[in-house]
Amino acid sequence: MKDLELAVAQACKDLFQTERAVELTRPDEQFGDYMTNIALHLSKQLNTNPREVAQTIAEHVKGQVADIEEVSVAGPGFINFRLTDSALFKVAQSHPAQSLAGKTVVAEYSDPNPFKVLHAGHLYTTITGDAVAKLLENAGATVHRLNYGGDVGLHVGKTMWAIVQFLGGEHPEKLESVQSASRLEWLSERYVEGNTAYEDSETAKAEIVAVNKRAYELHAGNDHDSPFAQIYWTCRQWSYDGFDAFYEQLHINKFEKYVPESTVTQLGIDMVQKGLSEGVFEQSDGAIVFKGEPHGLHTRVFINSGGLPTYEAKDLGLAASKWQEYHFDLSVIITANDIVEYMKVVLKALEHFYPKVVSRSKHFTHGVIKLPGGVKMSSRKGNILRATDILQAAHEANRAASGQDNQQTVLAAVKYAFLKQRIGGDIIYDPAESVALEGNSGPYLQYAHARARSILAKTDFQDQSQEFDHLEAGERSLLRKIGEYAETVDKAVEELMPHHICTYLYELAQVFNRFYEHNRVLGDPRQELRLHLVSAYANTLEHGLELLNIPAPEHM
RNA sequence: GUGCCCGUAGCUCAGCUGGAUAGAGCGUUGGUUUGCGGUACCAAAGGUCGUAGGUUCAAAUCCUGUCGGGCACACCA
Repeated sequence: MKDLELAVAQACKDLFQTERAVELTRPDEQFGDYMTNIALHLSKQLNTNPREVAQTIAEHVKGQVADIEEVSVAGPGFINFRLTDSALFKVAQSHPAQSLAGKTVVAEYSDPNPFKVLHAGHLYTTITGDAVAKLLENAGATVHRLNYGGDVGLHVGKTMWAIVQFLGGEHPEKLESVQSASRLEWLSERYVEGNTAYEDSETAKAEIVAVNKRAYELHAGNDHDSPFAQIYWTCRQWSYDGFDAFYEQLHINKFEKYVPESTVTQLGIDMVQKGLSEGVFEQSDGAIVFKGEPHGLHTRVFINSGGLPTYEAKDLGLAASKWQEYHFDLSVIITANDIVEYMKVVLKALEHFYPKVVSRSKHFTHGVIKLPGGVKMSSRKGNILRATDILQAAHEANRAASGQDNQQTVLAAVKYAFLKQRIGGDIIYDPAESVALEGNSGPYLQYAHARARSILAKTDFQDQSQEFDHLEAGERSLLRKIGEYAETVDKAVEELMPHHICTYLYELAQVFNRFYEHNRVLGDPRQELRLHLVSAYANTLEHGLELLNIPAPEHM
């Protein structure tokens, strides 16, 4: 309702000689379709009664905008506007803004490490990142989905060490005995062994550190032939294949590519060396560190005393390589929130090299997945909750609730359960609640969609132009709610918060169910108009679910 | 100890660029129902928005203190 905003702004100018941007909000339905509190702000400045100001503006605007049926003043000085039915219909037809048209965005999320297990947090980041990327895309941006992961680093040393132990030496040919379906599982078991040995045995620890170093050397020397290298490359591929299968199962958008840490390591090292000579980094106890204290941050090691780059250095390399490849307008990074402080230090160091990259980067963080009862699902050892555990719990809950195991229902349940909450805090995931067909759940929305589709399927409904006038209350409420879709998506894009869409879709479904309960569609004299409403509703719901990458089947 | 994040109904969460009686789901209690998929609808009970101050015409929302919880703070990622 740009017209209305401008008309009100013009009124303020004409009446009070004041230039002010007017923002309309959605009041409670009983008050109207749009509202502005401009009079409350003006009254302060004019030193007059806010209701009088509101009244004056209301009188002035009345009749000036064709789409407005009624202007009223209420409360301390709110001005409420009620649209004509045909204007409401126009609003319902509007599409989300293409606010990012022509922009290039790099979205990095999921980030599982090869040689390690996919845990519950990865599942959450993956689903969230996918939804955020989709939002950006829907707003017109070209999105490059990147998946970064540690194919070098201490965890690789741990796993590789345990693999060699398991194989009884560096015998790549013995890897054939591992079943292809259980490779990811097998690797994560080796990681746990390696990690345990690292903590329990000084001898093993020294060996693991040495293995870790060999993994770096293998990349530096481009070694694909030595037995050790053969084991490494084979197992790294197993990891990526396993991740691919996992993503496929989740029905998310494909990643453009994996960015293994090893490919940005040298770049990162070079940057640190350069920064060292330029005084950005300094030597300290044999390591190269960045002092964060002058910036209110803390000191972090970028290259350790063994000469190996830490995650910090590699992250510098990653940022540089993203920039060199994409020259993005925006870089979104989604991770768990335990690294917020860490990331601030890295970005502060990066500022020295690429200030523009830092200003265009947005680090998004989310919380931890917990079970009902407050049990935390994250831990160092083998008792972590894996991504597959969550999915399995959802399948079991679905089977228990419905007697059948429907992949689409489970996907909707898990995705919606994760997405409906604002990104940031911890999530308490309740499998039973997520698959329930009652309440604020993914399956509820799927059902709400299928139900509307089934009505349409019973007729030869054609989506032709239709005059929306003299709507009854229930019809009008539904149309009004449908009209909020575009602005809801805009808000979600602006904040990069998909949960706004979830909240909206659920409210939309509730409004529809209310309408459906009290208004007959088929066989009613108002059938044609109501079919249009049902169709518009189903399309909106479907589009919203599609934005969240949640399937919206016609039948359930 | 220092820094960052969080604290809204019994439970799980919206609302937080300040605005009209603080919203929803689950659970609880009570209704509707031979009707397009009742997996619904209607209604009730349930909240000093951790707490104490401050700013403001107006504070769950902004500021400060305080209590409680989480995370991070040099060679892991």
